[in-house]
Amino acid sequence: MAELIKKYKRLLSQNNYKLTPQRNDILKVLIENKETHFSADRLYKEVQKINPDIGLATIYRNLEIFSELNIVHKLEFESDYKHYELVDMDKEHHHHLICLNCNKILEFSDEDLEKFEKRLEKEYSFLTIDHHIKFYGYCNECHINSQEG
Amino acid sequence: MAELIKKYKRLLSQNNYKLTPQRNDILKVLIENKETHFSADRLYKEVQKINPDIGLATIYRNLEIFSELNIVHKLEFESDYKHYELVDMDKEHHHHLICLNCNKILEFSDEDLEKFEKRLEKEYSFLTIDHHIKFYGYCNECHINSQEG
DNA sequence: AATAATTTAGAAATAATTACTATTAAATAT
DNA sequence: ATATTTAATAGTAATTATTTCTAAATTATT
Ligand SMILES: [Mn+2]
Ligand SMILES: [Mn+2]
Ligand SMILES: [Zn+2]
Ligand SMILES: [Zn+2]
Repeated sequence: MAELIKKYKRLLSQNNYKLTPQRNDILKVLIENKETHFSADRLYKEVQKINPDIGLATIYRNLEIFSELNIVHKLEFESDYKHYELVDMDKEHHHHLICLNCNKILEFSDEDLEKFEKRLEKEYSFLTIDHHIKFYGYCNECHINSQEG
Repeated sequence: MAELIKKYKRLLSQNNYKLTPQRNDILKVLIENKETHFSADRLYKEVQKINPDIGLATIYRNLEIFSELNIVHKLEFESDYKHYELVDMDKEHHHHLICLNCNKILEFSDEDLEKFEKRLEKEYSFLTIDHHIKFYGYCNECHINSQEG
């Protein structure tokens, strides 16, 4: 945790940003909730617990910066707000399966998609920078429980 | 065109919706611009050309209905508004390559992704209903033109 | 300590979408 | 055909996530 924060501090200052107390607090909450896909508002409320004076605009401003620096991923699910998750360096690049019933989010990594991406690049001479892949459907529990006979 | 409209009319009435003049005009514009990924507002302006009295709320209301009936696809690119495109029955299910420079949208069909999807379903016991796949990057022209030596 | 540059909190503005309301059009029954 | 019921519309108001603005506070620099 401490080392991780130092890493982020270095990354920030390399890009002429400072590690302010507010940024520190936001990062702390993100690190302690690696698995969570936060809305700006839920993150705001969580950070308020350790820093009651933080402003919502500060959350948005810094999520934007963190997103540029690839510290967080900005996710666009089919809701009317964005979600944010810490980029976990120990974990592979991953994508999401979103349950339409219970809203649970499963993750899968995409080694197979890499190949697909490579082929696409050739076929369309398209230089890929990023990709967003989402599957909507029903998770194990939800489609099992709906088979009530 | 005429037959296509009849098809939509049938589909609408099967779901207790009527083919109103407004719906007819919206569909007409969508059919005449198959390739276009409309914002609600651009569609509004286009429909106004043949029906100056149409209201923007009517556009939104019906895009929602058309989306339910799978007449249009609602697309969420990384912009702050949604895009809509007519579902072309003659074309395979497709996905998008979005150029970050010129905003051009290329399309690709996904027969290979089908296999991937099948495997995912098994691996996660996840029942897929829909999937959204987007690649962001630079199109042929844009990355060629940036190689100025 | 003085100066300059960043960053913040909080309020105000923005803008896409949705909800509301009174009116009109269409379908059905009489 | 006329009355009655229902669905759909235009136009406006409300909603809400996100952005922008501004004055004050913090941080870095001299
Ligand atoms: Mn995730
Ligand atoms: Mn398309
Ligand atoms: Zn579920
Ligand atoms: Zn391009």
